[in-house]
Amino acid sequence: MANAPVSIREVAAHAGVSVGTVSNVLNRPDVVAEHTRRRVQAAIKQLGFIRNESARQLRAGRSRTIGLVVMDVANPFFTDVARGVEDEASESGLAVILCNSDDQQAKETHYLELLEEHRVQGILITPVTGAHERLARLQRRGTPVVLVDSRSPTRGQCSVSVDDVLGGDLAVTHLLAAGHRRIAFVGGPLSIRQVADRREGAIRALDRAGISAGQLPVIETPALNVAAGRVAGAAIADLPAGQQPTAVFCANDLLALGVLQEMTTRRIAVPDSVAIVGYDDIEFAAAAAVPLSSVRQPRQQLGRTAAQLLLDEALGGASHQHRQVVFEPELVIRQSSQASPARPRAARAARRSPRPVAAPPATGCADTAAEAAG
Amino acid sequence: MANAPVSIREVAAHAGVSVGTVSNVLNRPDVVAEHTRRRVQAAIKQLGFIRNESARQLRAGRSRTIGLVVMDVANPFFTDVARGVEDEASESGLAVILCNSDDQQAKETHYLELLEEHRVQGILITPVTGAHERLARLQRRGTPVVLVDSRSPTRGQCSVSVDDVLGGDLAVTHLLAAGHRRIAFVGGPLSIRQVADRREGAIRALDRAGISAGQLPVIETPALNVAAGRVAGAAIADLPAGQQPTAVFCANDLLALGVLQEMTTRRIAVPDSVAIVGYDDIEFAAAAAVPLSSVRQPRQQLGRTAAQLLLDEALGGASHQHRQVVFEPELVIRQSSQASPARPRAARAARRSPRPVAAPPATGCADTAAEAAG
DNA sequence: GCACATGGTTGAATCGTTACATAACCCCCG
DNA sequence: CGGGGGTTATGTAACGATTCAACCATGTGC
Repeated sequence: MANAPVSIREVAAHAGVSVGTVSNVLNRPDVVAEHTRRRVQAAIKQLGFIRNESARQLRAGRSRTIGLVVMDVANPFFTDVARGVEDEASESGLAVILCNSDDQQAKETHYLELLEEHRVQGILITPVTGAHERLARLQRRGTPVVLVDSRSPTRGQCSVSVDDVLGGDLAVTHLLAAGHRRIAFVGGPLSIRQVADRREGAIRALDRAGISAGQLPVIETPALNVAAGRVAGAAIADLPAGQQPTAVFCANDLLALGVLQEMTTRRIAVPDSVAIVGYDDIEFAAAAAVPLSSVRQPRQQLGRTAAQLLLDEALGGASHQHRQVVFEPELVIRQSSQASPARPRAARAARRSPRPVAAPPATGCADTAAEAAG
Repeated sequence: MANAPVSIREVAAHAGVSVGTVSNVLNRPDVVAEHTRRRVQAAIKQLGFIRNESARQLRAGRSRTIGLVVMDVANPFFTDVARGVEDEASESGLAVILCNSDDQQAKETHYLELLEEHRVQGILITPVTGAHERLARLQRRGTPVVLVDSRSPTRGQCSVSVDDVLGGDLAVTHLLAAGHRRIAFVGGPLSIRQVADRREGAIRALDRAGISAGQLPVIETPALNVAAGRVAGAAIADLPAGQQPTAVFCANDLLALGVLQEMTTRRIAVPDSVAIVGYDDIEFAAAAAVPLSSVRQPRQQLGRTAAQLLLDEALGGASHQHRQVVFEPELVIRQSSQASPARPRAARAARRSPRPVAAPPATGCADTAAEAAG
């Protein structure tokens, strides 16, 4: 039976002091005398008083929350980013409001309005295409915005991203080195900047190898999830024999897992008939039917850094300098793109060395393991 | 250069009306005359007025948000639950504050306080052990609480759960039917109710088969993630030959994937040397090195239903009836527990039928696919 | 004995919005 | 012409916490 919540006023009455004093006990305990403080604290406990955040926020002008808008929480990549954000925010006593844009303008706009109405300290966002103008306005109106996994086109905004062009380059350079010449790209919608960049990197790698860009067939997917990957895999498998690629580079691991699943179902050998390289190196990439080569991004780090920049901007105030942080991706080579493995499932102790980046052991990546221990 | 946000007052002045009228335009547009409304709307647009949620909340006494406290967002099971919650909340114009308890009392308590201070409409929570008394108090103080993936011990609270004992029973019954007699259980901490229940279901199944409960060796893990699974897998592999189980039932899929990974690394054949059954049937179970048999839970449905119950309680008010919804889990059989597969990677078109529940095709589950299309 | 600092406490004003009682106005009926 | 009835618009009092100038004792120094 919800009894009315008790306010600071009643606490004051009960402790025989003024509301100002109660407020001081709450916010500046050091300025109130020992015995008064104790009396007030007793009253607080006895009445079960709970501060009203709305009232504090109204007074303060800003809420103690930050917004996080991602394309899809169901994607483990964003989950890890979210973890990083939440840990960081929590340390500053802030709550995180989580929003899924599903890469839809309408949903994104809806959530941005909601967050602005909430007067959040700031917004972390992986924007959909063409959102920049809107975000710039938001920022001008006073809500700090930090781009996550996306590079700010201007100097007037913080952003944390990973060099996706380099990532695509790494992946395809690796495939070329393994002798592949017909490489397909799976990803979409191409309107998503990350997807376009990764494809561009792939083309750059081909270019350098003297292969024309037209030589990169693109299977555009409607989304970046496993189901779309399966469909793409089927499309590849159904190509006439002459046009079949010998390697596939996927814009993310979910797609790669879908492609792999479809290949497995159709008994098309991976990597012997077709090699696969994914992107993100989510934890499940290493555990896949055929352990997946992938381009690793510092996911949790991405989230933490973004949150830090946001907090610096929101709390630090005038001294804040906008920064565009760009991380470098790292290629992790596993079985799905191994040139000609002796045995399909053998664990490989040593590796030939002339690879762009040394592949860590298949036991998974350090950051994930550390976090998992908690 | 953050210019001060504009208030309803300035809008009123600019449009030459009173604040009350502006408020009416915002909340009850039908009571204000056509041309006045237009004038006000023009002023709103021109000044870039954004409602202040804090002020509304203060007035209303409650915020337009709900809290979601899960054990770990990095676990795809909770991710899918969160998706369901968010979709449902969003339809009612509510925002979701996401919190990770990491199965730690301290963190849970911290977040519960934060949510209560925020005067959220209600809290959805997968509680850590022994939180019931605290949650009951919270509820008595006026914040509706709905338990997610956990059964309420009392009638005075809504809850949405899945019958974990039945799930454990299904898994082990299946393994027994496949001829396994030495079955190990991997999971922990055992203080987590879900883990304990699944183990209890396993024991029930053994019991029915006339096998004593002591016959279920338990490898207790410190957490429910892939890393812990790998450690458990190593522990199993290191057992003296005579004590090695022929099948392992894991308390969730992350553990199962870890165990599987370790077995693969050590070239222990799955399912031939050791069969594995997981729990949750996350999307990645089907894509694993050896497609994972698992006990499926209606993840997204769980979230949606919980959110619906919460909204009914929070908005419906007096007419609300507390309900304890219990879903039934469903066993999905894949290769990791197949008795003696003809070839390790073959896709099986038809299946022998006397299984508790018919396994759906390996193409994945419907709800996930549907959502993925968006 | 006076000015003045020190430490503690008070009370009112304030944040932006909503609800509600009241007023202004027009139209039509008696 | 006076007075209901309807439609619109107004002004103000909350909501609960924070802030800040003012105030009150005490004590200290000269």
